[in-house]
Order: sequence, then structure tokens, then C-alpha cells
Amino acid sequence: MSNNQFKKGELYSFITGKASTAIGRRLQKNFKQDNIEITIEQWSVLYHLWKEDGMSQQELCDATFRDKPSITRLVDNLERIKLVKRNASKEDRRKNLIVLTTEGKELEEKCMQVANNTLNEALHGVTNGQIEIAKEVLQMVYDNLK
Amino acid sequence: MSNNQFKKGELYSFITGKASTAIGRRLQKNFKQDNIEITIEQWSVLYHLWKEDGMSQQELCDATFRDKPSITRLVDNLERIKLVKRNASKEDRRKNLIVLTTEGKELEEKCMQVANNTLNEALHGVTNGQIEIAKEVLQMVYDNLK
DNA sequence: GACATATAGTTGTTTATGCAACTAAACAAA
DNA sequence: TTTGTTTAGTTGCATAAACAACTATATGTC
Repeated sequence: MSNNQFKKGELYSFITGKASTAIGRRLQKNFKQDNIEITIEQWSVLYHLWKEDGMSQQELCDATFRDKPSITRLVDNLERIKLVKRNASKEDRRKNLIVLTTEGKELEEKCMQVANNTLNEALHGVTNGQIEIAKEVLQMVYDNLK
Repeated sequence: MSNNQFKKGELYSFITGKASTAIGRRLQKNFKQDNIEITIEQWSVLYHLWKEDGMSQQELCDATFRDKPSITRLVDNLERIKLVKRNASKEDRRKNLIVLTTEGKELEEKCMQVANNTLNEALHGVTNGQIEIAKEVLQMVYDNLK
């Protein structure tokens, strides 16, 4: 089995995902440097709305790998800072459709630029081939635990 | 540059580290199933104390990639549930040496077994070669952002 | 139509994070 | 020994996560 592939220390850092933690922190810092006043969690919601405006909260749960209370509160905060609005669905009155405000839409370009730059910083010196394999492994891990 | 290596969707999941999130959640769930009543954050502190008992809080910060307030509170909670104790250092009165209680020591075997099993679940079907490359990439990302 | 069940979202509680401001001890230089 | 700087740790505050319990609407079945 794959039991002996990892020494303890390596196991730990694989589990805790120090690399993704580091990317998240750097992205947050880069947002701040560009005077973008949102958290990376808020960004992860906006990111999906930029691709498809008017998603329901449940759809945002699935897209962001977060549970319903998390999305409720992220949307609360995004609404408070006026980047999104909750619109009650006319087809299904249980649903809220989350739509970007003008201000929310305007943030896309700036944010995506910062995100792309951050990823380039993070991947400096890593080859395309290595990235492909890393992505495959992370996807397999995710699928194994789904 | 490495700007075109990622399509948007891939970029997102690389940044947010959904694989490591999934591992963390599964580990937490597996702890609970085995009636181990600790959080994965608490586990990450204990993990280092099991390797080297009596570390200072600052050393735990470095080892776990957490800041000082986080460690202060994790140690608070671990102390409250009686798994560790703060011992004032005699050489340097600013320092607390964090030592495992008997109960804290006894938890090691059970926890590490669960952690190993979780990792094996996560890596099912992933080859050693792929894992090596994934580890290299994650390490490079971490070093790039350090 | 009435009742059971599933789905969408909210609220409460505990734990954790990130940042800034703070205290106290150690160290260094004059 | 006084003064300034660095290091170790704590506290306050805002944001977020995980889980359980809850409300309200929709749907399926008899």
C-alpha cells in the first residue's frame, strides 16, 4: 500500500496544505496592497459570480466547497459592503439569487489581475509538466475524499 | 511566462487548495469517528510536540505556519482540555515551554494511526512518482512565497 | 387534499484566523 | 545604569468555519 511513501514530516505538510495556505495569505496581502478591501473567502464567492451572475446560495456552496451557513454569512458580508444583492427567485421562493452590484462587477478585472499575478509569483520556476502532474494529484485526492 | 498555464477554473482550485481542505475535513471526521475529541488545528500542534516535547510557543509558530496569537489560543484550548501544560522556562523567563501531559502523550498512537489511514484514503491510486512531483511543486510554491 | 419528505436558507455556539496594539523580559550600547 | 531595541507572549476585534437545530417552501404519494 501507499503507507510508506511519506515520512512523518512530509505527511504533516501534505495534510495541512501549507502551500495553499501560503498562496491564500499572499493573495490577501496583494489585495490589500492594491487597496482591494475584500477577504479571500469573499473573493472566492465573487469569482464564481463573475463567471455566472445570479447563482443561488446552494450553487455557491457547491462551487466554493463551503457549507450553507458559511455562504449565508459570506453573502451577508458581501451584501453589507454592497458588492452583491439577494434577489428572491420567482420560480422557487425558497431560493435567493445572488447578483453582483455595479460595484461588484467593476471589481472583477482588478481582482483577477492580482490573482493571476499571485499565481505567477507562486509558480515561479515550476515547469508546465510539473504543474500538470500536481494538478492531477490534487484532483485525485479530492475525488478520493468526495 | 507561466501566465497561460491555467484556465480560470483551474487557477481557482489551485489557489483555494480544495484538496487540502478535503483532507483536513476528512481527518477531522475520522478523528470524531474514533472518538478523538480534538480539532485538526489542535492535532497540528500536538503532532510537533510528539516529535519534540517542550517546544516554545514561538517554535510552534514556525513549525505550524501559524502566528503568535493563533498559537496562544490553541495552547489555551489544549491546556483547558488537559493535553498540554505551559511551563515557564528557567533560562528565559519570557518563554513558555509547552509540555505534553500523560493524557496528551497517550493520544499519539491513536491519532497518528488515523492520520496515516486518512492519507492513504486520500492518495488511493496515486503513484509514488506522482506524489514525489506533487510534493516538489508544493514545496517550490511554499518557498516562492516565503 | 393531506401528510411525509426533501430542499433552501438562517441562526446559535464553539473554535480558529489575521491584524494591530499591548506587556514583560532580554539584550546591546553608551 | 540608563536608554533603546528585539524577542516572547497576550488581548481585542472582525471575519470565517463546522456542526446542529431551526423555518419555510416545494414535491411526491396515497
